[in-house]
Amino acid sequence: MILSTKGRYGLKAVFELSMNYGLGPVSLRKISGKYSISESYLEQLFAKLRKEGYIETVRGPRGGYLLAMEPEKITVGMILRALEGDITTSECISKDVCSREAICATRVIFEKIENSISDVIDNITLADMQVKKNILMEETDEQETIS
Amino acid sequence: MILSTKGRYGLKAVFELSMNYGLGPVSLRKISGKYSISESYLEQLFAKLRKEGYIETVRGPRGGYLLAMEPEKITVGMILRALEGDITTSECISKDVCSREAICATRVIFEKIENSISDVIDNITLADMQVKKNILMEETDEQETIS
DNA sequence: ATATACCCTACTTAATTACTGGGGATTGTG
DNA sequence: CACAATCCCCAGTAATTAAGTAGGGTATAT
Repeated sequence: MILSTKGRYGLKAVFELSMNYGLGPVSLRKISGKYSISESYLEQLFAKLRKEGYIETVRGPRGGYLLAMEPEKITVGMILRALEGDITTSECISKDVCSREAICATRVIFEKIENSISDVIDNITLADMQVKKNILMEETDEQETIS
Repeated sequence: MILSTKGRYGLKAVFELSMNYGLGPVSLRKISGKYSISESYLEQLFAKLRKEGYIETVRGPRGGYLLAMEPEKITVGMILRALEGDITTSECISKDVCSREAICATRVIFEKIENSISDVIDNITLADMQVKKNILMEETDEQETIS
């Protein structure tokens, strides 16, 4: 499993905010309830996202969280990296061997993997996710729910 | 860090075998010494690869490990999956919500990530790695060792 | 005033990773 | 044939990370 619950829960939750963009704040309780995620755990994830400037908060009754910018401006990569840390595959096992061999054959592979992941996550915004979702839901409607 | 030492050590070690393809077995001690990997740990990784049929062993003095097939026939993906298990990004957080929503917007993302990783690792063989390495080493030779 | 929300830090539990150790089986070599 | 080199296998352990809990504090709409 490449992503931990941090990234998975976090992306779901942010997507939820994005679906409510422009409609005021959404409370932790609502989101954690909907996805059965521990409220306190999710709070910690949101704290990271807030520090990175992707979400904002409104305190007090009827308060909650909201996106700090348009869904078009936030990529999946921003969220995943904020929560999971940098998505790297490897550091060199032994710098010694690496420098002796001038170039590490395996490092090339790992860099390719990293780049292909970045290609995906940096090129999908929250807005894209919403579009994608709508398209897919129409498709399933037409076909009477496959799965 | 997406890959653990299992995949990283393992791929290095198998690559080492591939460089010795056709020249007889290579002992654990040599490989673990070269890369400063615990002999016993590497042994466990090799055990998995042997069970999957990628490497073979010769016991007794002058024995060791060797590829069970040509480097052209073994992909990076085979090795990484044997060692790390399936490279999946996620399971659904809550089946309930997923089915209620008909389709999970985040799942689409995770599948894309998985596919792009597979694209990379299933299309590089050990033989490719060797070629790549040679090309890169020539480049560095010409330029008087950059790093 | 008070209930509803976020804010923050520390602790705990569970799982996984990354080893370590040791006894056993095979086999080429002197 | 003895013996050292090598793989084989299983069990244990230490370290790290992930995942979740707990609780007291602050802001604010009503």
